Amino acid sequence: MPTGSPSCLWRCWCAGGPRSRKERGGAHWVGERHTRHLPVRHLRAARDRQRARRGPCRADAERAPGPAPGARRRPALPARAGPGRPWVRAGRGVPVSRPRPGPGRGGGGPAVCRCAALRRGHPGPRGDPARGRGRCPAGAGAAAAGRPAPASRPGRHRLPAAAGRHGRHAGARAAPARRGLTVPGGLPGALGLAVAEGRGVVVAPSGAVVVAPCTLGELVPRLRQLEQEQRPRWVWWQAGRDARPVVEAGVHLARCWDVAEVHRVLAGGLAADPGTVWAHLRGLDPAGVPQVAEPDLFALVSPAAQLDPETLTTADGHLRADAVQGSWITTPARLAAWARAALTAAEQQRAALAGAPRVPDSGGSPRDARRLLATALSESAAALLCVELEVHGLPIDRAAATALITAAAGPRPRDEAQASAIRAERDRAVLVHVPGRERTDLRNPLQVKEMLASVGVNVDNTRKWTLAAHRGSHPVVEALLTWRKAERVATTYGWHWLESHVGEDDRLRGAWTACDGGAGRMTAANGLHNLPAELRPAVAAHPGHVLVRADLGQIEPRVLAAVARDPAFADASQAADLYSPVAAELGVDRPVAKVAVLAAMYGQTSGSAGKALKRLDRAYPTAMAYLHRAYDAGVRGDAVVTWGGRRVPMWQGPLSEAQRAARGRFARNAVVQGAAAELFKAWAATVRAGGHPLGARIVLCLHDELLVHVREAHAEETVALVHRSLDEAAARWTGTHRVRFVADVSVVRRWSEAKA
DNA sequence: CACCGTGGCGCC
DNA sequence: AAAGGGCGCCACGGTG
Repeated sequence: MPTGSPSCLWRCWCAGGPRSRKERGGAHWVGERHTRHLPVRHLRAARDRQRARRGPCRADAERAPGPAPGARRRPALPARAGPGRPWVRAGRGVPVSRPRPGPGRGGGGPAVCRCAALRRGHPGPRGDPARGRGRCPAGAGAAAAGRPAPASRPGRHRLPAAAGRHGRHAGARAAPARRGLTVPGGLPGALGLAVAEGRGVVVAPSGAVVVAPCTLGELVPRLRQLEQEQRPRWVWWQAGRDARPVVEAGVHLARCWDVAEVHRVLAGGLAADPGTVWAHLRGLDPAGVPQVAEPDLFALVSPAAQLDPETLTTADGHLRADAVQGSWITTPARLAAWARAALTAAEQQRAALAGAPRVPDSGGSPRDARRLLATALSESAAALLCVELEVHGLPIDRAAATALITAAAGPRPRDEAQASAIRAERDRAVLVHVPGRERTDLRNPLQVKEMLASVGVNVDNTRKWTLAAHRGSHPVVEALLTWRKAERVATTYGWHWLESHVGEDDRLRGAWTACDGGAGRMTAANGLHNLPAELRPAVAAHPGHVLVRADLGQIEPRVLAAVARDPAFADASQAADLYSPVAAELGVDRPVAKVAVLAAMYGQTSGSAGKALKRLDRAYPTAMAYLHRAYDAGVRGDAVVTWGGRRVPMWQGPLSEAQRAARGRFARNAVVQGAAAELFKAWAATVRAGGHPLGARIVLCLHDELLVHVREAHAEETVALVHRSLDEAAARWTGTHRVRFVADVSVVRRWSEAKA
C-alpha cells in the first residue's frame, strides 16, 4: 500500500499510527495528525502563520464578528441558568484568559484531533462536518475498518475484568482489586481544584466544598492560604486548564496529581481528555465517548438535550461531552461536580497504579507499585512545570537576538519589497558561482539538483550531508551550504519568530507538552527545543540574575545500566566518562565504544559499529538482553513498559518486514529514551520544589538539560540544589545507588557559555 | 484559496 | 544483505 494514499492514512489512524517518520515512509504528519490527537494549537498556529502572511482566510471572514483569535471560545449553546447561582448571563461573564494566543495542550480544552477541529471550525470538504474527510476518530471509522476499536487495546487489563464485561454497570464499581498493594489507600492531602470560565472551586475527597465557587480574584488568596497551611496535593483534570489561571496569577502550587498525565502513564498515547480518561477507568469503550455536536446542525437531536441538565454522566456512564468541552460548567454546582469527578478519577487511577498486576516489564523485573506512583507524581509535576514554562517564558536578550538575526538574515525589512531584495541578495552569493543559471530557485530542491548537475555535481538529493561530500567538487556547493544555514535562521528563527514568540517582557514563549505520545519526552514549540546553536547567545539571564545551566552526562547509557540492572554496565557508570571503561572492556577506542553504545540503543546494526556491537553483547549481556527484549516486543507489536511503568503502545496494522523492524527499533529506543525522560522529569520536579524558596525558576527543559533562572545571590545555592536533586531523584527513581549519574553544572549569563 | 504531502534541517 | 531513535518548523508543488 503506497504511503500517503487515503487508505494508508486510514490505516495509520486506526492502528494508532507509526511514530517514526521513516516508518511512515517519510510522511511527516500521517502519524501525528490523525493518530495522536494533536492539540488544535498546531493547526491553529499553522493557520495563524499563513494568515499573517496572506491575510485572513474566508472561514475567518465568515466567523466575524466572532471572538478575536486567541480569545477563549464562548460556549455556543445558549447559556441556560441552572439551579444555584448561575454566573453566566447573556453578554457578560467575560472569561479570564491569558491574552496571548496558543493556549497549549489542555489550555484550550481537551486534546482533539483535526477532525474535531473541522467539526468546530471548518466544514469538511464535502460539507460533511461530522466526518471530516472520513477519518474522524469518533468511532465509525475503526469499526468500519474491521479493526478492533482502541477499547480492546491492552491496558484495560489493569482494571478488573468485570468492569469490561458489565459494560454500563461498570461505572458503579469500586476501585480495582488491590492486589500487591504497597501504597496506603487514598491520596494524602488531596484537594480537588477545578477552574472554568474564570471561576474556581476547591473540594475535599469527601465531596465537601472547601472553597466555594468564586471568581479567580477571590480564589487566589484562598489557594495561597491553603498552600501555606496544608500543602495539599492538588488534583485536577489537566494542568493546562485548571492550573494555568492560577499560575498566571502568580501562585506557586507545590504538589499535584494531573489526571491527564497519569492517564498517559497508565494507558500510553497522547489522548488524555477527561472523556477518554473516564472511559478508560470505567472500562468503557473509548469509541463511545460522546462528542459535542455542532450546535447549529444537531441541536435538536443532541444527546445533551436528552440528559438531565444537572447530571455529569450519560446513561452509558460516560462523561457528558459538553462538560468535557467546558460549555456545561456554567454554575457553581456544576463546577463543584467537575472537581469532584477529578478527585474520583484520581483515586481510581491511584488504585489502578497500586493494584497493577505484577506483569513483567520489558526488562523482566516486576512492576513496582511504588515506582508507578512515583512516576505518576513526577509526570504530574512535569505537567504543572510545563504550564509554568509557558507562562514564565525563557529570558531573552533582545539586543543580542537582534544582532544575531541581523548577522544571519540581514536587517529587519521594512516592507515586502525590501524583504525580497534581501532574499535576492542572499541568493546571489550562491548563484554567482553558476553563470547562466542565475534564475535557479534555491528553495526548490529539484531546481537545485539540476543546477548542481549542470556543474558536474550529480546527487540523488540535496541534503546537507549529501552535499557535504561534494564540497571540493565545485565552489557552489560550499556557497549553497552556507546559504542554507542563513536561510534557516531567516525563515524559522528570523524577524518573524522574534516578533511572534518573544514578548514585550523579553521572554520567549511556546507551548509545552509534558509527555509526547511516543517515547515520553517533553516537547516544546516555537524553537524552544531546536534553537540553532548560533542563536543561543541570545538566551541570557535578565539583570541581576544568572542562568544555572545543568546537563546530565551520558544519561541514556546510565539509564540503561539502571533499568536493565546490569552489574558490569553499572560499574562502568562509576566513571565520569562512561565510555572509557566500556572502550577498555571492548578493547576498542573510545569513539568506537561510544558509537557502539549509541547504536545499540538506537537500533543501528550496520556501519562501523557493527563489530563492536557483538563485543558489547558479550561484555554487557544483561543490558543488551534488555534491549533485545524490547526490540522483539516491538517487532511483535506488543506494547513495552518503561522502568517507571509507563506503557508505550505499538502501532498495529499489516506491516512489511522492514516496518516491523522499524517498530522494533522504536521500541528498543523507547525503553531507554523514555526511561531517561522519566528520570529527567523526576530531577526537574525536585529542582522545581527545592528552587522555590530560593526564587529559582526552571525556564527551559531540554531532554537532558535544565536552565534555571535565579538571582545572582542564590547562584551557588542553586548549583548545590541541582546536584543534590539529581542524587535524590536518581536514587529514588532507580532504587539503587549502584548506578552513578552525573551533571555538568555551571553558572552563566548566556546559555551559550561554558558548554563543557 | 486552503489543504496535503514531502524535502530539508534545527535540536536532543 | 541488512534503513539508528525522538521532536518541531518552514519551504515548495500539486490538487480540488
